[in-house]
Amino acid sequence: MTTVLIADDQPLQRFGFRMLLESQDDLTVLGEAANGSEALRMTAELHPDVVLMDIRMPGMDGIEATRRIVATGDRTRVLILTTFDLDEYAYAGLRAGASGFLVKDAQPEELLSGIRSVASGDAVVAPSLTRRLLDAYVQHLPAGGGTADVPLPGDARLSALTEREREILTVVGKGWTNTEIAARLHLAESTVKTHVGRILAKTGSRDRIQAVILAYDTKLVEPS
Amino acid sequence: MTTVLIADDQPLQRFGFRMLLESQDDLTVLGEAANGSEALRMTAELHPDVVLMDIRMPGMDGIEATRRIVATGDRTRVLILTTFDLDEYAYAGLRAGASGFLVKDAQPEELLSGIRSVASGDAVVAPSLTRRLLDAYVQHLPAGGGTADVPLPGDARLSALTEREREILTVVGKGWTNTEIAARLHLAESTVKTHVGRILAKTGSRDRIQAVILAYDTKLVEPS
DNA sequence: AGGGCGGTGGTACCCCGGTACTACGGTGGC
DNA sequence: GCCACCGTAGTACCGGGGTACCACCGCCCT
Repeated sequence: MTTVLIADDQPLQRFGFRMLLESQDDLTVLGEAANGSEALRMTAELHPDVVLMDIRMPGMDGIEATRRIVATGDRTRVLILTTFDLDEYAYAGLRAGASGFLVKDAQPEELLSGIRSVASGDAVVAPSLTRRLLDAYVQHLPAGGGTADVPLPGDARLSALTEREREILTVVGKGWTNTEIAARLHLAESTVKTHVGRILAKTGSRDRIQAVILAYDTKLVEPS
Repeated sequence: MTTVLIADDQPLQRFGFRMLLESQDDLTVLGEAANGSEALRMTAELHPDVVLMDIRMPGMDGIEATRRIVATGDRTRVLILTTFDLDEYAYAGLRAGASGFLVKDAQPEELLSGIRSVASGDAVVAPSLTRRLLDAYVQHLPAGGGTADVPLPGDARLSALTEREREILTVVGKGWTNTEIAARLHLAESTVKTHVGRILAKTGSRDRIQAVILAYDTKLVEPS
């Protein structure tokens, strides 16, 4: 038995999906969510095998919800439904960790088999989207065209940082721990934490690892 | 009406495909080829809509044949059939310009709908392969500046690592958390931890931050 | 005199990362 | 046939990292 959560802001759409899914012996609809945060909450609560996720929803959208659901490490798989054939968000969904995406005007059988594939750990992509996906894939693989490397010492992402914060980010980029930073810069560890916390917030990094990467990417720290 | 050429070195296999295809009103088998060069010659002669291409064939293999067929600029699409679920040649086939690949143990309906999708210009990938494809895709995406594939960031500190460990280190270098690595590479988090632990031990890194820095310094990961 | 901002510091809490084990199937070498 | 190695997976534990919130000081600006 495969359990499914439906996340879509349109009630009528949800109804249609529910009817279709309930007509199958091996599928059960655990519930319906009208936006991303509901989907997130209900997923944490109900642990469905598959979340049928619409992208465009008020509040938290389907991409962010997907990212967070995947981040939980749960077995729950996310199958994204896009309205349009070409939906650039579909790629974002992919990067967010979705196990597949289908277009809403797909045949019912496609949707059902897609759900079953995803539930069993496979991934699915709508044929009409697969083409673009493959194109993007082969482009990115051997894409020798190195593009401009524009060093950008003053990267936009760093502009919000104060002088002190940039100093801290530099040593974070060198791999120093909070304790080491505190000792070598004669600060309290709590101060270091405050600084690092603000750096993460301002640069949109989720942890110091991302900050290290940012430091390298912006050439604030050079490879040795 | 969709015309198909079957390229496979096993007669029995060809027979099965032919029977299946001939049972459909909208599909016609134009001929059968037993190896890559035959497939190439017959394609130039018969101009089928789709070539059902096996990879492993004596003489010219399916990859090379695909490459040459695509190079002609004809409308002919190539649908690759792989025997094994994980067939690294599948990726090569993709890069060679194939419009899709399916595993041979797929359901007949899958094969038929795959042929029709390919004939109409879409692309198809077997669900069991899509998973790996997506993994490769998301891995290669952020790589952006794709450089020529000079492998082997020849650093002494990396020499002790196994191939798998180098893979893991690469994604660690991209800032993925253990949970994300587990999810996107289909591993248990404990496995990821084991790998990361061994990487840290072998490279003499005290934590993953040092490993990220190492990945950058050795150019295992390039700034984006 | 007041207010904003940057730098410093503190407390409390939770989760992820890292360590230390053990274990088991597959593969390749001897 | 056996053994080493690799990749996978599990449990248990602890410490550091990150967050939320608050607080004080010194500076500059109006």
